Amino acid sequence: MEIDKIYEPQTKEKKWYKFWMDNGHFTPKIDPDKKPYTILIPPPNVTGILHMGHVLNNTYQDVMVRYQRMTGHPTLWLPGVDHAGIATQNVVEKELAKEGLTRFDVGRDKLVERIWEWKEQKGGRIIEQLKQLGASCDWSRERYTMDDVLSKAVRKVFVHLYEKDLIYKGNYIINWCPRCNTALSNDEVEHEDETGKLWHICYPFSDGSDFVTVATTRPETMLGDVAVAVNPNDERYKDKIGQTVLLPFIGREIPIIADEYVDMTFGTGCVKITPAHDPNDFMMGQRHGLEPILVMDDHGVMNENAGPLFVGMNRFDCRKKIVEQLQQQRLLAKIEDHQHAVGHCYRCATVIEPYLSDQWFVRMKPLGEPAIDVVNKGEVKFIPERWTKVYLHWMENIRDWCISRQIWWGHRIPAWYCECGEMIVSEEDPTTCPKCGSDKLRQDEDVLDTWFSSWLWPFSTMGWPEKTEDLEYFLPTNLLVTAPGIIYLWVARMIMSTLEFTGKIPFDTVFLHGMVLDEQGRKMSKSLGNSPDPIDLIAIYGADALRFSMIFNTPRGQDSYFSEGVIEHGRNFANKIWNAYRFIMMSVEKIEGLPADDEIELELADKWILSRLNQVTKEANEHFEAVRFNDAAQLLQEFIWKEFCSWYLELSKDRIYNDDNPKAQRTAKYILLHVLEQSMRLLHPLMPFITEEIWQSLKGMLPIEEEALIIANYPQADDCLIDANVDAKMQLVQDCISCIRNLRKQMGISPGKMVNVSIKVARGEQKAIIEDNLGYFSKLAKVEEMTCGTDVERPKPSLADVVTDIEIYLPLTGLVDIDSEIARLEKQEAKLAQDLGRIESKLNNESFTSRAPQEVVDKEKEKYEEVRVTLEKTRTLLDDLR
RNA sequence: GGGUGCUUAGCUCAGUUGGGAGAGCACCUGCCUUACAAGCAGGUGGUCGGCGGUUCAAGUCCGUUAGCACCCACCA
Repeated sequence: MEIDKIYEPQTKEKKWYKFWMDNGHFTPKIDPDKKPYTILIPPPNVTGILHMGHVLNNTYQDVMVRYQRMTGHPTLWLPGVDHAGIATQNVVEKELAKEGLTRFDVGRDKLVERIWEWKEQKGGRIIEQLKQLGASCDWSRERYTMDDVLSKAVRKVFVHLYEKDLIYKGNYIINWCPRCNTALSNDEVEHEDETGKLWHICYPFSDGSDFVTVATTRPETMLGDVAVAVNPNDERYKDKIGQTVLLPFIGREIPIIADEYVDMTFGTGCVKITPAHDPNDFMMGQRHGLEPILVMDDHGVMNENAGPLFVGMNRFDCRKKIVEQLQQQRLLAKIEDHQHAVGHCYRCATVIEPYLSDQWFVRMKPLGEPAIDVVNKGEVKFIPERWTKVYLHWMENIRDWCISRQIWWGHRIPAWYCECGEMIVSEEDPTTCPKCGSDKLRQDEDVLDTWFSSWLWPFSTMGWPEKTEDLEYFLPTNLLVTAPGIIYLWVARMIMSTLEFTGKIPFDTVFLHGMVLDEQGRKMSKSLGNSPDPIDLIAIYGADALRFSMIFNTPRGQDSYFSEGVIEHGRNFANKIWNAYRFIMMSVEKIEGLPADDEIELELADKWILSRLNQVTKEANEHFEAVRFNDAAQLLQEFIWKEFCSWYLELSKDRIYNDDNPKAQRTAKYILLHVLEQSMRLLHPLMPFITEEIWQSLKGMLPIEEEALIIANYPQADDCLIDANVDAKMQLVQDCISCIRNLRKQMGISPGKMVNVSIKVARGEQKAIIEDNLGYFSKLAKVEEMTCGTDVERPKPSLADVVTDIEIYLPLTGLVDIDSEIARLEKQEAKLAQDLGRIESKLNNESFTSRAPQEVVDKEKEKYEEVRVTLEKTRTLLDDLR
């Protein structure tokens, strides 16, 4: 058989993905007797293309899904795509702009149509890319948040919450993005610390007698001021309360009011009140019955309320002009630098404007309580655990959720207005007004926040509100894998909605991973150009290499640094596996059949590799169960590369090449095939393609009935084969060999030269182990003759003549140099003896034993005993060595 | 202003209940040893951020301090 010398992933990966798809291996078979395992994909945006963050996120999910599938659970990885309201509309609006059009030119229906067209042609590219990564999602269940079923769920939920009075509509200050032209929820605003200015502005009293000074970071909003507030306890202004000042530029007479909210120590202790453009001012305005005045339109342009001087200017130009004008009129008392957090739109980074407008909200507090409970009770767990606190803190301070968006792409709010003024909220489109019977109904123009469909993901994807088999079987799901950035936006809300609408938790474990940064620790971004295209990487290195590297390189729950050097590691590992496979196939080709049961003769290396295989199997299972992916990756790499390839494979060669002993030959063949085959199973979740490729060509040579590795059983450890005694014996051999190699190197003996070695060991049993396995020394350390004993003479060191026989004196006690070990133990002995003496005298001291509490004395006695035992052990060991 | 996390070899990180400081990469040396030079073998390198405490014993527990990162927050 010809096997490539270098592993070529490209063709093989396509072949196996198709094989899995064609055989329906990604689709679980519902079996009521078995416990299902389910992961919901965090639906990528329909506009999205695969980036390194997705690679990490989806690799984690696929690893777990493949592991669980192999352990026998009917396993579902439910995929889908999010319609991403603002993001998608932005993309299509950009296309329109190229044609010189705006959305208003084409109109609502046409725009929505274009967005659907766009989706058909270009959307969901990321799905194809996930397939290249090896994602074993059940594509027959793929969902889109704008699917009919999901839309139905959205309406049902909306109406339900409305009827429970958990959805309300009203005029409040919300976060407004003047570029996207829509409201945003608090969680969609990203705050960034910036150095701004604090302008101190003089407002003269109406009678012209004097003035008060207010401080503001947004002077343009002064045009909408309706009052000036001071703290009622502030002595400076006590007598001013109730007086009025004249608002510059506008000439409006506004009162000085008293409100506890005002911080006397900040600025001048005087606050301008702009209820239409600041949330606090809005609340104060409500408390004092002040009418808000909007001075901007929805594009952030000053309106007629801003006065003739400023109308038509955008907010930032207006700010400049106001400051200029104030300076001219000598009303600007002071300008200070000021650090404050400025909100930006999470979609387009435009500075957010707090803005008074009519919006829909979800009352969150009542939904939050059960969601707090399930986390407190441990029914939903976070990994790493620390995120629990973050979640609970947010939930306990939860605020109402603004869900209406003034865009066109999304689920339109199921509310209609009749000309009679009646509002109808309904799952089905109403035809007539139930109050007046009119058919002149107008649906609310707004659409719902994208997250209003995402938060239903755990059950809307399974067909809710119908009572489907999926819903019954797969919910609650098990693992949610996502980044901490959307705990509030998504994770928390899914817990709330799923509890409210199904009475179940959505998932029992939330695994939160970090970000993928570049080598310099910067975020990957298009503008920096530091984000490699994963598809290119897959084309060059293969998906297995990419997957393994990402997992191997990423510490649990922390950010990781990616560079191409990282992925080379995975590529090299794949190649290593491939060559081990190549060696084994080439070696066993000529060897007929497998050994019969009574032919199997296991020697030390065989017993050892089986022991290690089972130990590793045990640990791999533990790592996957505990969601410790990188530990699993490290463990398996170490085992396959170091233990199996570097040690076992080398040691098997003598028997494999020796045709004179067919029994031993067949035994070695069997162990090689068996360990390789088991290793492929163990590694499959991490590197699915190469393992399937190798396993498929291997399985005919072993008694295996499973048809594909992807659905083969994950190995379970056989504890009987884990033998610490065997491990220790092998360890001794390995350490001796390393020692000899080290000394050879130090003495400059060429690698191929055979040498004679004398070894001094501490105990007779060690001598026996070495002498029983002289072949290993010959093979791996080029030892010709070995003299081994507890009393071997130290030969005269002769480095000069290294032509034929060299004797190496190798003082060993198990693993370490005897002399330095004795020195170390002597030091330890002295210290322990001293410690023991100190404790003893303390215990003999009457004033201590009589005065100290009994517990303390007992503790001291315990310690005495502990130190005494340690000292005894140390002395025994020392005697042994001397 | 609150909260969380991190600080161990040049880099990225392990280090489970306190008891002889580890891995990978990088670097140096020697090897094309018939699976693999994307490899093999050997090696250099650390006052475990600082200070203080508990303990016979601290990378590990406690306190404190510094630096970094992220999250939350309506002080104009």
